[in-house]
Amino acid sequence: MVYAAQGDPKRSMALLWGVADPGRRPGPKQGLSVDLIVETAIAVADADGMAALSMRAVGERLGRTAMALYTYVPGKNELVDLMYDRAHAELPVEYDLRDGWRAAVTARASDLWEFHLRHPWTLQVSQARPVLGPYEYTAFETSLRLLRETGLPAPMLRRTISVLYHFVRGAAQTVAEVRQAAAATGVSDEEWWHARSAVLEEVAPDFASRYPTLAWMEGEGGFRMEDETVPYLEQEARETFTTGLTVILDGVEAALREPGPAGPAQ
Amino acid sequence: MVYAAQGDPKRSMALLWGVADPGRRPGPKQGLSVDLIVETAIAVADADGMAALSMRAVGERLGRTAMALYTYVPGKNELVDLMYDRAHAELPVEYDLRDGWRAAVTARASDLWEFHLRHPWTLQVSQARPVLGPYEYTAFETSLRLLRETGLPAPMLRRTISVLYHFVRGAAQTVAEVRQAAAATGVSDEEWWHARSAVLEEVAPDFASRYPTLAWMEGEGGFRMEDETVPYLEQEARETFTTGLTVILDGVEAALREPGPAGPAQ
DNA sequence: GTGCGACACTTTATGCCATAAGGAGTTTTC
DNA sequence: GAAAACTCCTTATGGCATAAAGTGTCGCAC
Repeated sequence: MVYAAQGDPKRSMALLWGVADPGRRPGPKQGLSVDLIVETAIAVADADGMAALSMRAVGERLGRTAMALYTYVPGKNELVDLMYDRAHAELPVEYDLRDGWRAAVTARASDLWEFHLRHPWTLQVSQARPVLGPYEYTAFETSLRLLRETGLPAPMLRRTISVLYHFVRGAAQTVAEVRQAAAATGVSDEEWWHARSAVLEEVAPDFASRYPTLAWMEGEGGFRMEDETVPYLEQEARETFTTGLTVILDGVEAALREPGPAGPAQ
Repeated sequence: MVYAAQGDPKRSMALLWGVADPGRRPGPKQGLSVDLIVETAIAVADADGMAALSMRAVGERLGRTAMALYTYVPGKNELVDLMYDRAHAELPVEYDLRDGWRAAVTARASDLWEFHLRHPWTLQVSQARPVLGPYEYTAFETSLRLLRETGLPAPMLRRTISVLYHFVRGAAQTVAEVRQAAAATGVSDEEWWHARSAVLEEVAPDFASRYPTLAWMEGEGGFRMEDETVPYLEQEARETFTTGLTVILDGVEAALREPGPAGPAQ
């Protein structure tokens, strides 16, 4: 988990919002730019994961040392903030609302899901101190605009969007972690499970009586693979995403019909 | 994020399931034990967060060097696995089902929520390669047993429980991160937001026209604090937890009533 | 046209981290 | 009594962010 930068807010925000530096006079020309560094850092994180994102790795791709980056960016945390905001620029802004809010929100959730899978490292940026950049705001504005069509009152709307975000991020994180684990260890999900389950039988021979519901589920095909080419947990996560979205939106519709304790109450 | 151990599965599983080592003969007496180390490590992580969990920190609390721990535990990843499983031992197993599955599942979700807030570091253990320890299995078995009372077919049950887990973890993570950020930086949420929002106004004077829905929400009191003593985001997360649970369980009831595409379909 | 100061970038150093390797000392078994 | 096995320590090694100081380049004031 990467926490937000805690340095000078003025400097951070100026970088995020692209507030131009006044022209500079003396000194050698700048060989790099903040934009270039941010793009390169995103490429590193996309390819090798957040754990592989180091100042050195980014500098190396640009033919510089790690320290050279500090001329452009106050520190690594600020760089991650910039990456996070910049990445959000690629999310769509326009959605078709003619088929109603439910279709639009579903499309939006899918776009967010794919966004997080394209940039799995975004799931490791802490949400506690938001980045407050222009593109992150745009992305949130767009989601909010679609969901506002439900007619839910503002406080309920705020909570509902959080529920959806938690869910999408959580489901995407499972897929991201499965891929990351396979890439980092070089052991496929199948191999890993095969090795573990053999040992599990040795070490817990009374498994079925000790965990009857789990055993029942296994028997019922609750854990059946449907597509052998995709890691089991990734498959499960994809199904969970589709089903979960339906369940949550059904719940939202229920709240709209009968505004009970979950309804427009403050 | 901490990924699962990738060492010898036999050794890891034996430690997790407490398979006894045959008695040892020569050599000095062991001054520590795996249990003691795991307990100490949990204490460190509870107090100072996952980032502060180092072999040195744990060793120091026990009056040893970092390397001394390697006699008991193959490495840090295995230690985290043991911590994760051990912590789950404190989750309740018995729930009252007389008021129906919904009340029981709600109680269970609250217990999981509090568990994660008591041990925020559990949210940073990757779910991709599950730990496969006895207590983690017990915890999952218990959740599954309660939700099975809905009568949902196994595949749908599996997805539903994932939806709930993602949601609870996501909501708890927000609170955990808010607290962690405040503790790590020494800056309260209020101070942080105050500093940032001032700069935001300078840097984005057209905020209201650029993000109309966000501005509307602010005007509607969507972001109003209800309790000034609790950080805003923590408050929001708590409300989101309550409301979100209602929404999701409403969605589950809807799926039970009319098993459509989200229903018992394979 | 010269020199100074600002700047980009590098080298080096500090202090973390996990953990590999080897060594010292203790205890049990033969 | 000696050898083997064991615990724990010291000492690397190579990684990380980043502080501090050094090198060389460039633009402007004089």
